[in-house]
Amino acid sequence: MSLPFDVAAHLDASLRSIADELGLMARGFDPEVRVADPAHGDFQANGALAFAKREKQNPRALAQQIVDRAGTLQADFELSLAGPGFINFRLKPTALLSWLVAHDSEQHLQAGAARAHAGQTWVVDYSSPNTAKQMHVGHLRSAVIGEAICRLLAFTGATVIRDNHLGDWGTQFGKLIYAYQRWVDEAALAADPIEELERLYKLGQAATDPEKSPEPVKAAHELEIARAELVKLQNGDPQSVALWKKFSDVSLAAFQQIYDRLGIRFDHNLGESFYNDKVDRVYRELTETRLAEDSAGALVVFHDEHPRFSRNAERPNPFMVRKADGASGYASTDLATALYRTEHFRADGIVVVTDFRQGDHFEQLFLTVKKWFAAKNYRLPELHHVTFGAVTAEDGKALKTRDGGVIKLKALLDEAEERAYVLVTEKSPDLPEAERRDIARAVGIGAVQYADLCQNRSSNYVFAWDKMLSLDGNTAPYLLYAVARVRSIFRKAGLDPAAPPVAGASAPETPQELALARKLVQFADAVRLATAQLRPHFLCLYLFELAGAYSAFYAADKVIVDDPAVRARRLLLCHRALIVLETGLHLLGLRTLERM
RNA sequence: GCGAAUGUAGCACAAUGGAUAGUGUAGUAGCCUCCGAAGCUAUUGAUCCGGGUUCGACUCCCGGCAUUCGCACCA
Repeated sequence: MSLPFDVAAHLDASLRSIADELGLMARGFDPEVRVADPAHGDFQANGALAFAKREKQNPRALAQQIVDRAGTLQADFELSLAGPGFINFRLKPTALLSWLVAHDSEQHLQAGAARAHAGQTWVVDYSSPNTAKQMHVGHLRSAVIGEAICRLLAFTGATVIRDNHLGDWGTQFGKLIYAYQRWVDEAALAADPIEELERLYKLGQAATDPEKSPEPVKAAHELEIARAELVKLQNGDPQSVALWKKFSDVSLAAFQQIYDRLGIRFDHNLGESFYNDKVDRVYRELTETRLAEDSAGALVVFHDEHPRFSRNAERPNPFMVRKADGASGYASTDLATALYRTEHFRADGIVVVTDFRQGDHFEQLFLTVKKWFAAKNYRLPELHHVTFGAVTAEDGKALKTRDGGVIKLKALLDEAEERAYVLVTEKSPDLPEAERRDIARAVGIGAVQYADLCQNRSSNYVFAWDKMLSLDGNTAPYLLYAVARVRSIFRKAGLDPAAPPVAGASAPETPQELALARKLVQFADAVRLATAQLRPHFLCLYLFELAGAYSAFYAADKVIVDDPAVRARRLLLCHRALIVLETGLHLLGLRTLERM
């Protein structure tokens, strides 16, 4: 019998069964299986230590008892005891071979992984820019992290619904319509619509701001006019609605150009406007369940069990469901959104990917949703706010270019491709121009995506061109290069990488072969970790290490050799390294290359 | 004031309470007549401070310090 996809889970189940025979499970034994330092083995079980401590037993003796009963595992693993009671498991070369033989395609890897979220539906809300504004570098993280999370969830069996929760409603549209009617440059609007809308929005903003305007009285008057435009829009005035629709359409078209480059395609673009007619039910239900109350004319929710959201807090911070002027805010639309995703999409899980500054909002939102759904007896999905750190300039301040504007995402991606193109041309001058351009796209964009994904998302993030666009070290090009080198071997040998001649291959032998095989088997752990914590950097780390193991193998062990046994053995490793690297990179949202 | 996140080598990062804290970059010394040197091998260098819990702490708890951020009608 060959080893299953997730060897750690297999060990965990086996050890639980042994512990059960020993009567340990009833007393809360947990094997605590994890990937081990290669110096000790492939996996380790630490559970004996904590359990023995709790039960006042000798941990080493307990671990020995478990090992004594682990006869069935001896077929695949070398077991050993170490230190105070660690149980180490080292996969035998034959076991490595059986895993490699069984997992021979992206589909089979996926089949192995598709357990964690099988049968579940997850709605992922990410990117979510405001319409009528260009995306800047601050919008990158949500898009890139969100897409990777979507792919991880889908890979582990979920039906994923990608929802772009656009900021397409609110006070800014009154100002935009106001400015459009006065200053629109139709030629500019046709040439670069979003640029023109952004210009108009800034003009509208400036003309209606009494505090900053040199003529406060006039600005106050203009603000009234802009507000009247908003009221017209909200009341469904056909002309206003047509304008609003136009703004949304050109914005989405511009966003889609960015999304295409990042490999993102949303299933829905249900922005705030979509929930405009769904907030009344929120007001009604929160009022009738007595979760919401009047405070200074607004409808708010307090959470008295919470130190900061309690009405008794030093500076009360209520969840503002309806403003005193009767208008809805993002609390109400987000509540309506949570309900819609639960009822309409039948979501088992909802993930919202935004920066950490909205932490309080989502904490209040989730608290409110839990109470509201409980009171109405609605099914409650898993709710996750996936936060990430802010993108700042090198001085830690808000990000600006020299001329004062924010760096546009399009400009960043262009620069990334251009730098990659220079490098491709330098390294591979003989490739045709069109292919070099294509490679530069994959390398440049991939470098930007990977730079964002490879660090733990919760830290802040200092934007630096050179760091973002670095092409050395732990970067996308390093991983893509490893892929290209595997493919090059198959090309050189005249073999089809989709159907490698590896039947009858023997088990890995050299240190580099063994190290590579061991790394490949750990793919499941990387996927499990990244998915469980919704942190793609665990997968990045794994892929970087895998590429390293492959590169070391490549340098040490020649593949295309005369001895057919050695050749088949190494071709098997090459092929499995290829599919795991490509599967992993695709999970991160990167495109892989034949050559570069 | 209350709260959140972050603090690890010169710089940028990793470490699901586990064994000797890993990597990249920069530096140093090697490796292309041999499957792609965008690579490989070796090497220098670090847990903010003070307590505590634990067999074991970068990780958990308490108290400081520093940086960033959030706290009533913008989203």
